[in-house]
Amino acid sequence: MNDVAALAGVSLATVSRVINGNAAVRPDLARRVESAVEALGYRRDLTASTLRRSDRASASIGLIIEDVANPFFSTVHRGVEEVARARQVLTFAASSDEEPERERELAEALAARGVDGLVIVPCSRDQGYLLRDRQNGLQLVFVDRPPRFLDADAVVSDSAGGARAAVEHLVAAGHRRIAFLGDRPAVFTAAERRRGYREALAAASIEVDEGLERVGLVDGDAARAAALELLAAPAPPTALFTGQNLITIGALHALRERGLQHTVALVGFDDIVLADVVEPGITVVAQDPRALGHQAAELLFSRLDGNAGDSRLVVVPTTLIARGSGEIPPARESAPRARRRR
Amino acid sequence: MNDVAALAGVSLATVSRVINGNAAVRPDLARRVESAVEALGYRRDLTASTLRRSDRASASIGLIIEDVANPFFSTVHRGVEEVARARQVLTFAASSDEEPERERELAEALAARGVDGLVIVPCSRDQGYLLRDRQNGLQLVFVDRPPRFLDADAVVSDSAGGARAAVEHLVAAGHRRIAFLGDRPAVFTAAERRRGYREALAAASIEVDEGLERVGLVDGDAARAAALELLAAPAPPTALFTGQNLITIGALHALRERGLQHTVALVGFDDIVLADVVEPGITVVAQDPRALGHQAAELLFSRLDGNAGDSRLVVVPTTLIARGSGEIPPARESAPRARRRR
DNA sequence: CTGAAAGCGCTTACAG
DNA sequence: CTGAAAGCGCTTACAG
Repeated sequence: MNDVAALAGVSLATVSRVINGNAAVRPDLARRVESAVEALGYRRDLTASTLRRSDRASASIGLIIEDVANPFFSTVHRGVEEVARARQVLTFAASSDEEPERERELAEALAARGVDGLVIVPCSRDQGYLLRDRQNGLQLVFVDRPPRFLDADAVVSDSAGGARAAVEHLVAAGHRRIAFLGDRPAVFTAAERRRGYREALAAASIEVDEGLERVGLVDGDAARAAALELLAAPAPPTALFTGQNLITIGALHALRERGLQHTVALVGFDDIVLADVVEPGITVVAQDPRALGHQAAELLFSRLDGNAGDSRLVVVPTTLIARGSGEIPPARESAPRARRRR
Repeated sequence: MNDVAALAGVSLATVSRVINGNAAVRPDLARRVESAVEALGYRRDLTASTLRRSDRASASIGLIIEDVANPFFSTVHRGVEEVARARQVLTFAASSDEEPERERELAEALAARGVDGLVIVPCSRDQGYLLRDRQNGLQLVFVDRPPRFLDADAVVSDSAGGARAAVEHLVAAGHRRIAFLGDRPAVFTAAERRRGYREALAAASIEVDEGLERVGLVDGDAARAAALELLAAPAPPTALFTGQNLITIGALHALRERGLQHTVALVGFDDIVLADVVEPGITVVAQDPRALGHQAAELLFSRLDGNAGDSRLVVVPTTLIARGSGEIPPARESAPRARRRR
């Protein structure tokens, strides 16, 4: 910038004014500055600008999700990016891999890099560690799961409601032995989906059978193994309700391996690619991950714009999409051994 | 930092030395600084640090891909992130949406934010605009496609080789009317895959029939429409070779709609989720997007570490995975009208 | 080993 | 409208 000022024969302040376009500058001087910029190939250093300017805005935000390569979260990412893009804001994206320690390291590393705000899928037990950064002006919005021990905005799917809808759908098809395959109960969405599952069973006067619940499934392989075990049990479920995309995929593999994909019903939480091409089509409770990202980013920017109202919790509805797998009726019980009186 | 120095009763310089841990400081002073940091909840401003330090390293890089939500690119992203993470480097990620103007805007916006390097999936005709930034010390590595009009490192898949393998596989199954469905020819990988397709046809003495080539397919819908058109033609192809993941998915939808998934063979470039659950399983030429990301990031960091050798082009091999769809033999020609003499 | 001082590249009151 | 000067939060020669 010094070089530009020297070449244009003006002061540093004038160069800054021309580049920022926020103060009136005599047209001829402005032109001289512009041609000096051109001639020297000058690029403004935005970080230095941020450091000095009064609002300290860096035009960058951070996004912490479970895994940038998980289709659900990468679509949330896309949603955030689209809103940020409209404001010329760039996004740091990072994967916490569901590790609390890593979430915290990432949040602090992002704060240290001067981002204006953070959109976080929280996985730690307590986000209180962010208080300090918020006092330094960092804005926070949580997505997919609400924060804990911190009062902040959040955007989540209606997990319990979606799960109830899934189970009601299976009950309506005649099922009573419905298994639940879920992620670790410490994950908010996994807990909520199990809650919805149990509520729907209760509403249908079906007793909860903990033997039909498999939780702590962290990936597709774990889900496949759990599903194989359930299907091989003496009194196997006639339907599966799977708590998220990777679990659904794992369960599909298990069903295929046992040749049961046309026999055992399946409803998955999260829509997945090719769900309509597989046979039977996979009935899902679809979330709208892009909308989650959009709304989270909108909330963040409204805070950055100065909106200081109470924290908000936005709940995005889910949609049940029937494609076949969820409409399979219960198989005749194959010589069911009486495991429970009733 | 001033507050910390004041509370600890030391100079700014000493605080800086303790925090950076790169110079010896008397243990008692160090302890005083540490407790002051703790008491005040001090967080270092890394951007100010970057501005002043001699190497100007920001410990952040930028990644420009076609779409953060495309499974292929999001896995490349993951690969880059994993390598960056090991070095405590954070990654800005952004989608160019295959728009040259946007690629350029993003690259400049990232450079303005002081990133140490850029990993780019180039889509513009000419990356010469980056020369200026590179002279300012920005390191550049290209991934998925080589740069144009700029000498720089690149990591790409063996597109032509993979395409040849795909077509040879179909030829071996007896096919001679093999369609190619590809992205815009301006996209390097799309052009390379068509080249491989044509080379394999030539090697099998099959004349290229341009009526069997559909290019410029920018998404799944376009691919579906193109496939439907091909399948409805008077002399339809007996096999399809699809040039990337979204096109494969579009073609699958078309085959399903016509009930031809067990009749017309299909080999897709890129592996996709559930490819092994669909019936028939989808034969693909798998890339290794994570490895692409890993290698690109490794190359970038080696440059940042001072490696100044000649530009390198790393070619990552592809793997044909036979799952069923690619092994379907040609259907008896259904009253083929003679369209061409021969 | 420690501190006073200069300065990274920029913006912004403050005079003029 | 313009420029000289201070200063954002840091690091780093330079003396001591």
